[in-house]
Amino acid sequence: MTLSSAKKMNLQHKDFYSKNDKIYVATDCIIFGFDDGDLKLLIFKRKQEPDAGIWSLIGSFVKLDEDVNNAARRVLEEITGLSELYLEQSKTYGNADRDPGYRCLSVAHYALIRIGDYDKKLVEEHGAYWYTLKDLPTLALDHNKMVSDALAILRRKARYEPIGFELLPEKFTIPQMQKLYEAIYQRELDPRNFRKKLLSHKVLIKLEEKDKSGSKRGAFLYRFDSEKYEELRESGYNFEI
Amino acid sequence: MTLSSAKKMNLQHKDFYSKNDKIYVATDCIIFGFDDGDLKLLIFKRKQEPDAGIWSLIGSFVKLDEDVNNAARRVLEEITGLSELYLEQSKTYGNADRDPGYRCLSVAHYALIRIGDYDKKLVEEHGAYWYTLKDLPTLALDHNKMVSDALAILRRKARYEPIGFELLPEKFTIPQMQKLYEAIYQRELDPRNFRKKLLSHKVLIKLEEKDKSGSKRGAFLYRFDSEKYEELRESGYNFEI
DNA sequence: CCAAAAGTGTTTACACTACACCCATGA
DNA sequence: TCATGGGTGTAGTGTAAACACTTTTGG
Repeated sequence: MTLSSAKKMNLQHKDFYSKNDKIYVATDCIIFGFDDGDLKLLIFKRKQEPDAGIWSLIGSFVKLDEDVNNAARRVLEEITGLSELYLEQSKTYGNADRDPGYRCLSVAHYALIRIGDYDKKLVEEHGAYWYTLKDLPTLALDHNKMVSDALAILRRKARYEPIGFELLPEKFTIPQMQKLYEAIYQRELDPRNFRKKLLSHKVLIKLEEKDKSGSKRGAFLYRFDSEKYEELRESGYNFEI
Repeated sequence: MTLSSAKKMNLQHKDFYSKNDKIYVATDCIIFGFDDGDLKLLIFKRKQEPDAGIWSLIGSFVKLDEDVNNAARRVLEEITGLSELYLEQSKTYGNADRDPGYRCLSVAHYALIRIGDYDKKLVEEHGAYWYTLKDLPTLALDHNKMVSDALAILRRKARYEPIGFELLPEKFTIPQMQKLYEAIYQRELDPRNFRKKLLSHKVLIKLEEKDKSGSKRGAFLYRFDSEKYEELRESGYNFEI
């Protein structure tokens, strides 16, 4: 422990637990992005032994004076340059033998980020790469399991909470959103039904502009009305798609 | 670290992470039970300083050579004498200042147990007590938050998985099950609709016997057909109530 | 015989599904 | 002008919700 850590924690007092074991605590981040019709994952080449050079999630040890979720935020900011992003704890991996490097517990977090909305230089400096989920390589340690668990959580969540907006640009079209959901659930959806249900929640603001990147005709852009959504949510409304 | 710990982990090799901080890791158990129409929680008087004597969840430190989920099982068995029970990880609490005793992370687990199905002596020896959820006292550290988080998870889960059976005796009546769901959701349910939906899954076996404790007429007892449920589940069926 | 809980069916509204065609535009 | 994706409406079906009375039996 560093001196500054001790000061921040105000650890003048006794360590009441000193007869027990201490363990390394890490956090690993499952970073989802969406681009080009595909759900992607940001991974990089592990620098730390053991398994250095292997594709891996991005993670870090938790410092003695650091909240676990802040450790995850720190990692994400270091890599992407983004300080405000959607981040949730997913699950904790605590088997004694999960890390051959030493006993180390990992509190996994998953993040949703808009691809292109981050500092590309930072990402490149870290040897990071956006992999399409479908052809993800074998990752270090138990990271593949972390990804599949997080994906299951994402799927469940996407059904009941408007997290899709975290993965699309601020202005997006209905067909884009549909493609996102199709990527998350790996199945096709009916465009009429999808549009109907999405708009039925009345939390989208239709803009004048069109996005012509997807077709000659162009599709109207929308914005998510987060104030209205918060209102609805507080009065017991349940987003569902 | 004890010698036996070192042997079990086979830690002949280098500690690759030695320049990082280590942290105490604990697990705390949110133990739900159901009795007398009420959802209850098993808590006890904390023995460890700080906060010794305060009502608290049951927990323990995780040993260096111990899986986190096994630590939770160990705690539950020590208290209740039950080795086989429904146990799930709920959430990890990792704020730097959450425990004034020292930096300590807690991986919370929740368990569902049938009240009366455990060794009462063991429980009494530990100064434990079944508290009705509604009038739960203030608990040590962040344990009240742990309880409310776990309750939220339980509610979500009860809707889509047949966890009700974990909280009732092996033989139970439909009205008992309804009371359980009413306790979980804190609202009244229509007995006709509830019965219809519950039986529609075809995973209950109606017995000849009646339970007369609840009324003069008596209610038929049922058993959960877990083999059939597993079959259904494997072929993609989704329990929902 | 009566209080108290168990058990039973039907109707209604709403939400989900399936499904096919026209529109706008750039090349 | 045509190829491409955007956008629209409706009928049918199944599921959830609302709702009231009869049955049983111990006291």
